[in-house]
Amino acid sequence: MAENRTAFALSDYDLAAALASGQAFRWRQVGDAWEGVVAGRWVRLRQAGDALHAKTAEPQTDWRWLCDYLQLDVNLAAVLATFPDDEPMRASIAACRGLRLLRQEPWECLASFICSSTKQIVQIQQIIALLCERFGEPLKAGQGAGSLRFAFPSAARLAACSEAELCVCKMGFRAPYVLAAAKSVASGELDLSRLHELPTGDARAMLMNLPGVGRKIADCVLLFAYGRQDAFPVDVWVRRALKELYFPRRRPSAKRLERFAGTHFGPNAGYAQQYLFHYVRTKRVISNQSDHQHPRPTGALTKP
DNA sequence: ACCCAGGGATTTT
DNA sequence: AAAATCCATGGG
Repeated sequence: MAENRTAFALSDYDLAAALASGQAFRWRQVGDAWEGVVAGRWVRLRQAGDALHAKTAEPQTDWRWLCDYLQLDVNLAAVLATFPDDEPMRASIAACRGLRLLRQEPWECLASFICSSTKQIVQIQQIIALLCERFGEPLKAGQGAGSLRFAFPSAARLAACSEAELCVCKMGFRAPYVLAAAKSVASGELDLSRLHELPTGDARAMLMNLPGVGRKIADCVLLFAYGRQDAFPVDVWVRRALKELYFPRRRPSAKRLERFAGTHFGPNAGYAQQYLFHYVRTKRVISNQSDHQHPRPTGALTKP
């Protein structure tokens, strides 16, 4: 029977945290629900306790695309059990109960994170929305609003754009990077589906071949699209978290920090990273009324 | 090691 | 109101 609604049982799952923790950029909160586009389908999700209600624009016979995206079958307790048992991790777990990693489509994830460099999450969402409105295929049935009426644009479609056309989407200096990635994927030079079969290190090297893709963006794609839970993207926030939580009152060298990040967090390091990321970000927003723990001005180093 | 590449949200003055 | 800072960075 094809229905456009269904429900799933959740356990240890915080839908809002998963959708709004900077992994994916197309989700909008509408009342107590979340609307987005997954695998070319508009969908509205609503969590009510341990029930997840889903509604699509068109009837579905098979909901695997959604179960897979939300990683409903992952046993979170088993993942958390592999985290190091230290105070920062315990605090992160306590603050982010039910936080999950999603499993995104590789091309959307790659293009999105190329756009993410030195952008704040709100701005990344704006770029992606513009990109979808301008170049995405219109979805059937008019359930969505704004950019949610469109699919994420294919690599082939973006490969046919000029740099200037992409710049209209406020990408700035990232436009040539997105274009190069689109051309590489569209031409088959980079086969994203083949990365599934490669060891993490080899897959990372393939991604880092693209201009504009360094270690951090490659690791985001490996973690969020390919399920490589050992990939450990280190951005401004995670670096901050590592310094403040694990090296307070010290000044770890970049080398030291890198080694620590690569060895301390175990086989699901990437999952742990998401907990640290979400923990420090939500902590800042809530407690900015009396936060003079580290008033150290960042640009205060005097000339030699 | 530095410096630069959009630009808008957020914070500071 | 205006200015400065910041941002899921990478390249030269």
